[in-house]
Amino acid sequence: MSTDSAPLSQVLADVLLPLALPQAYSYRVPEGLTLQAGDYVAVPLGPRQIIGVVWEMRPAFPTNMKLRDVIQRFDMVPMSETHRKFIEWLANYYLEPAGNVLRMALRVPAVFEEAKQNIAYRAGPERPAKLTPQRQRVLEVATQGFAMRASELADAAGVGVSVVKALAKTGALEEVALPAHRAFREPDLNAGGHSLNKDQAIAAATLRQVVAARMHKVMLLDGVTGSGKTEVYFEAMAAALAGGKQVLLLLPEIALTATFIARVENRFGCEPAQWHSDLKARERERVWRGVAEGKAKIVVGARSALFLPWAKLGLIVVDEEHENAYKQDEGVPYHARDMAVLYGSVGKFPVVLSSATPSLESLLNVDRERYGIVKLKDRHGRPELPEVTRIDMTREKIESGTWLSQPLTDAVTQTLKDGDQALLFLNRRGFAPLTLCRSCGHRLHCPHCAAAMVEHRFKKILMCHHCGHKEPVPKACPECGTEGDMVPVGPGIERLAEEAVRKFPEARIAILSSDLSRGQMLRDTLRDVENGDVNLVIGTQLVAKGHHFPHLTLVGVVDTDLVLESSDPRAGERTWALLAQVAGRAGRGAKPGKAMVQTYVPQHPLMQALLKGDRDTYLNMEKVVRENAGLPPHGRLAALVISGKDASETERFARFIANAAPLAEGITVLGPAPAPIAMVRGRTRWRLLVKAKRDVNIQSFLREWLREVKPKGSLALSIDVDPYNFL
DNA sequence: AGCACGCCGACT
DNA sequence: GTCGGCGTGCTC
Repeated sequence: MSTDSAPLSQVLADVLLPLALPQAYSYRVPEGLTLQAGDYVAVPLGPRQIIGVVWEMRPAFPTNMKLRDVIQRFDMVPMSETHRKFIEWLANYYLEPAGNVLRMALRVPAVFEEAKQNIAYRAGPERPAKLTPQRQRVLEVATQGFAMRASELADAAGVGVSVVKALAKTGALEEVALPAHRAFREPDLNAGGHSLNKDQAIAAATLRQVVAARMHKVMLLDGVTGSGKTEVYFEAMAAALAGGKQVLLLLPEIALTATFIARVENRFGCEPAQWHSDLKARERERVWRGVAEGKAKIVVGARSALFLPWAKLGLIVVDEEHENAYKQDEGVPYHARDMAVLYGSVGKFPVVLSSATPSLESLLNVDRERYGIVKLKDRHGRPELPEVTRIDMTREKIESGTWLSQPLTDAVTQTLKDGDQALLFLNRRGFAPLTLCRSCGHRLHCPHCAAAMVEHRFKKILMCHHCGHKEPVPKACPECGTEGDMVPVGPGIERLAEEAVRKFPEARIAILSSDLSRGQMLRDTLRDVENGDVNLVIGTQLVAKGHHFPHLTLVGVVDTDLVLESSDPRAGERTWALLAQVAGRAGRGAKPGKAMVQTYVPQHPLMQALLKGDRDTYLNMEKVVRENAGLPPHGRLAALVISGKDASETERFARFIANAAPLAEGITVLGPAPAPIAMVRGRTRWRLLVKAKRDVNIQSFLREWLREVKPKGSLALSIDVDPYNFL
């Protein structure tokens, strides 16, 4: 070895830790340990030991810091450079410490724990000195078949586990290490190709070509429900798989149903890996490792699947790309669709966005020729939407405390009589959104938030939808003490269900609401709906998300106006997508469907467009409105929320931050104003909105501005780049 | 994220 | 006099 090269012991590893630290920390690499960028390592931090990722290797540098040693390297495929770059880019985009983003990629504790003993037994060379009848039987079973676990072997022989263990000691059985996890099967690209219609075939060929080019390119796959988008993007996936790449199919969590997984399985002849929040620890570990080792070729997952340690990702498909559920609001507030596109650009591979109601963002990118587009018409020649009827609620006489107009009630009755399935859609959880005292007018609101308490009658509680605070429903008014005068005001899904039970006593009803069923229970209910075991579905927006309800022929939208009233600039677009998706649930089976929409604003352009089934006119109008207001997708937004326990201190800090805003070309800072929900969890909230022209780098503006801003005490500042939910 | 350090209230 | 509340700051 030449004398001028640094001794190995002086090589340093910059390790990124899954903590909110501003940068990676440097550690010495002890003698005998060889590290490379991407390795997973354990390092000391203060009194603790933390698992992190070697971000880069570097020669020793002069420092008076006492550098500490890396403790160990984990025996795993290193995180790819692309994946590390992706994490870094995402962190920069959302002005988040890279460690916070890394944390999302390391949320698999089981991976770094000692592997559990997973031992099987087969017949060994020795004969036991004492051959009892029990031992005899165990050996018979063991000589016949494959290696089995102690418990399986004991079961098969009808003896206790101790017999097996004792035999193993004698050498009559020998231990075999089983693979820690069930292996992933190789997809069979020709397993179940559907015959595609002409439109589909053309679309599939286009996507295949894009994938084969192995370049970054975003394609919007735009086609109504029932046009066969899924089969088309399956072909894109097949093309990527044929090139030896891994494929990620992103879905909104709620759409990850057994039925959908079965479709993937039919097409590719093997069960895809799944990734969502209620996976068991062991399965989580299996998928994580499978992805890292490049063995899991197809992953169908919710947004967090982006952070799996991809080895050779070659395509991401984002289904239902318009879905707001892709935006994460807790922790690092990222948008999975946007980050899928970012990953594609970092990893130089194509991304397919699929939707029946594409977001304005994506449509604008098509207009600007940044994205390509592939359109699909309905394969049965049906119009985009089923026949939509509007029910003008300003003209309907309706008993107070009920929400179903006569025409809608009649239609449901008829549908049930015909043996078909109906869906009533109301985007409001709970029984009633407001409870007030008839005597004094007092409204029950959350003690910690500036929001009304929502009654949940099934659970017999009042709940705050912003902080989760719960309390019993009071018999007497807490303000004036009058008993029995508290009245629920307004509709909630439970109250609607009550009315439905009264009006349709013979119906088999399922209520689909995120707070009533989730996880497996929800999947089961969805299956009952798909099977037709249920004939009246009453649901919140959860029913709009890409489910296929073949028996459904009538959709009743109980109240559309709720979303339209919100302060969110995307309210119109969201309402459109929601209504179109909900209405689109109807008539996808053999029978045609229809949708009935109750509204108090029948003249609203959105209603007009919905009646005509005219998406493009409406969206174009919406585009113009946004353009004139400089709102997304024509301009960019960031929301700063300043919160704190003390009201006046919080306001002062918000004003201080606003005053510190530098002047910049193409950027306007609005506010501060009290946030739309001015108090959450006992913290006062003020909001600043940053509006930037599309071509302005809003991140560097924010970084420059907030560099010196340090919230003290209970004050906090959170930044939401590209906000979606205007809280 | 933890964990220690530090400065103010009610108690064995 | 201490025990302990959680605000503040640091960790290569």
